[in-house]
Amino acid sequence: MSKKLTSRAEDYSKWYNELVVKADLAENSAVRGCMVIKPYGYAIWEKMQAELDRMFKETGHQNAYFPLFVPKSLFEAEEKNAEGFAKECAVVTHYRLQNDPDNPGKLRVDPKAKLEEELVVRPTSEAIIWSTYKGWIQSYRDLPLLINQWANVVRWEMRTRLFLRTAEFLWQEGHTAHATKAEAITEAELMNDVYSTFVQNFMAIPVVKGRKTESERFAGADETYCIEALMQDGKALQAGTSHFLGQNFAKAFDVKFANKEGKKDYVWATSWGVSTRLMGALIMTHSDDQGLVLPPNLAPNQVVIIPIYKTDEQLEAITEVVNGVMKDLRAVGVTVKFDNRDTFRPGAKFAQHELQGVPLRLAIGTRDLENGTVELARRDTLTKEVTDLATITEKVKSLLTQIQDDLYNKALLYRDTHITEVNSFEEFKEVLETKGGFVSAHWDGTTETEDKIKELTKATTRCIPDSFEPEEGVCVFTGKPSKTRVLFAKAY
RNA sequence: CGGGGUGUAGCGUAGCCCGGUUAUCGCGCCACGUUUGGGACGUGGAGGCCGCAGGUUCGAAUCCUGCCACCCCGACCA
Repeated sequence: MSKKLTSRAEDYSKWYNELVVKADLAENSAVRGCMVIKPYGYAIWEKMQAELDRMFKETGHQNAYFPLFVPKSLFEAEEKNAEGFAKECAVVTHYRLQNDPDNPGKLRVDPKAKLEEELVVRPTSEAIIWSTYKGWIQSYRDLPLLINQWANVVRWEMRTRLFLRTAEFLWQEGHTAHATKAEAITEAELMNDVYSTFVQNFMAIPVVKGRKTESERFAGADETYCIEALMQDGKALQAGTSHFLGQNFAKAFDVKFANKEGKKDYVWATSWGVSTRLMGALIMTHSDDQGLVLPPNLAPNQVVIIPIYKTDEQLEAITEVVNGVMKDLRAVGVTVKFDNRDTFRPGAKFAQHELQGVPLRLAIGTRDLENGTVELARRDTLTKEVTDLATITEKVKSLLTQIQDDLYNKALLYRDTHITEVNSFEEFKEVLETKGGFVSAHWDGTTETEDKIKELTKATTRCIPDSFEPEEGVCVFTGKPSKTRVLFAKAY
């Protein structure tokens, strides 16, 4: 394995794959399209989970867990949802293996152990959850029902990429039930706001918040809210979605409640989710040709300390000082790791921690002990300075905040300079091909036009941003009247 | 599922067209020594059913047949 990472300019997609593997985040597994998330990658995911989980609970949700398998009859109940996912479902048809009489030492599926009803491995859990909700909801007093689950789902994708699209992925899916349409819409919007806040404030990734066009909606939804992020190669990435499901699932699974007047009505539903795909967004937003760049909020170790020494006595003296520094840093909530492995030289450690995106690096050598100093290096800017050891705790603390802000602002600047308004199809194509990013254009509102534009340019509508005011115009493709601009982009 | 390609040590590879000593090289790994403020160096060493099965041949990584897996390009996609 070569030491250098392929540069982004050379081959963006190769850069991404190498980075994921070399930074020890994940690797491909023996199972086609499925990845192994390695401890370092999983630690980052756990940080995301912890914060999201906190935010969900703060907004009144509770966690629960529903089965991996969905009986086919339940799965097909909501037609649009079933149709939308049918092409990518893994299906369990048997429940037993046996010794293969024709191949000693091999197993085969026992033909007699065929399931009477096939089980679909969940690509999403609306079906199993709504079939359960039917038993939980009788009265308006049972509402709202605000549930989230952390789970794995399987979508048999043709082409997969680590974190961005894998056959199995981890996610959370919220599924809520409400007495009124307005309340459900408010919930769907609220959760899209939660996602937007989380991704922007915690992950330092700017997003465009908006609604999907009809053709890009979740299968079975009446409205899909989303957050869209922009990667460094100019492609958009859907970072999270929140759906207003109307009464579609309530009707499919016959979930009714008695309102205060004693009248029966179907409940109103939402669902919302973010996945390990956010790891991909994280990587592609901040990282550079030296490797991963982690915002301090997501770094498993915010600070790494590297001793520089020749003799055991020197290491001992350094360790004593480092122990004090670590104690002080931990006291103010900073996570810190002392990399005192004697099997690697300092240069190798520098390179490794850079590759793994540790936000701050402290190097302490014998020289520093004499001078009361420490070398402080920032991962995001790759700058180094020698600073006073006595005030290092405050310095680190404020730098971590600074880095978090700087990363966001840098990404925001990139994003904002890559939203381009166009008023003709020529311009549309020109911008997509030369500059990339989001193209803000008038569109006649039809799926046919979206399809044609996609066919010609590979760009799809990403969303109708909340921030866009109604504006009279004409569709860049058909010239028909349009009431608002939408964002188009090539997407992951 | 259509078109193209590749399987050789943990990873990346040479050799294959044109069959012939002990299968090449680099990284990584192990041991010892010297090193340690930006990816150390030297010496020695371990590691291979050459994707699987069959065939041709005195002899197969190399030729033939079948199978399997993976990758790339399309249709699909959080």
